[in-house]
Amino acid sequence: MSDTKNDPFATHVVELADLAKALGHPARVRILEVLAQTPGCVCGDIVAQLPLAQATVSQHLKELKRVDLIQGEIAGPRTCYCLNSKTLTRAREMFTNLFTGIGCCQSEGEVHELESE
Amino acid sequence: MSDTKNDPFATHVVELADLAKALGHPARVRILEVLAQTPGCVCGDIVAQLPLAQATVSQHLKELKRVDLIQGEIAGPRTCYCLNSKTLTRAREMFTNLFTGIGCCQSEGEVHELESE
DNA sequence: AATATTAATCGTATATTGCCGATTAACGAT
DNA sequence: ATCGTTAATCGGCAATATACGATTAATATT
Repeated sequence: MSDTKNDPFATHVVELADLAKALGHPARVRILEVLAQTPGCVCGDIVAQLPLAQATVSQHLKELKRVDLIQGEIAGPRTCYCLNSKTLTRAREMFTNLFTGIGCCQSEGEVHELESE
Repeated sequence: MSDTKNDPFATHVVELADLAKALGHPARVRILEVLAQTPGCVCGDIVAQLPLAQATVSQHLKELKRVDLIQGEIAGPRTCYCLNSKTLTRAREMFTNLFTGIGCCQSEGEVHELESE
């Protein structure tokens, strides 16, 4: 997808990058928030809360579905969207691992201490 | 009361999406890992550890610099790259907020009841 | 000054993304 | 069966992203 050759990146790197890519658009981040807030997670409701056309929102939903961050259940003529907590947990773990794993670079082996939040 | 059709995305959403976009390529995730592991964080060292040409790596470094996840310090003819712990911490907070903020949906496969209108 | 080295940038080609209007498919209701 | 509604997909276009070789700018060494 990214380069034409065999991609020689580790699987966890590819997986994390793919998840990040899916989160790499304001509309898609917003969609996740909307799905978390809205009891009825119907596509039309999402469209109504985004400044984008229905076709565009549908594409963003497709991208979120691709990485399994959301699921779509057909309910009559509508589609009810739902967060996938399993993938969300997986994503959270991967991002946490990344951030805690890379610490800081000041001097070799030394981990930068983080200010308390 | 806001008209969501005409309003732009909230700043925190844009900021998070922008960080995610910067992490949305295996090469850039890998660069962060390399910078965390490699004591001397010189550009050439990074290039040596990636399956990409120097010009391409330079572009990825530029993207990471754009969102301030890394810093480049000119050291003679070389450039010493360094993780920016401040932005990393900020990013970790934002991702954590996203994941914990949206919690989870229902159990997998289960669909919300539709509200009649 | 001349040369070697490093890394950013240029130029370019290709692929992907983002956006929308229009269309289609699926479904409920009449 | 027809109509209206919903949402996915199609077609097309512009913008962005990715990749690389070639070039340039900066510096260190000789």
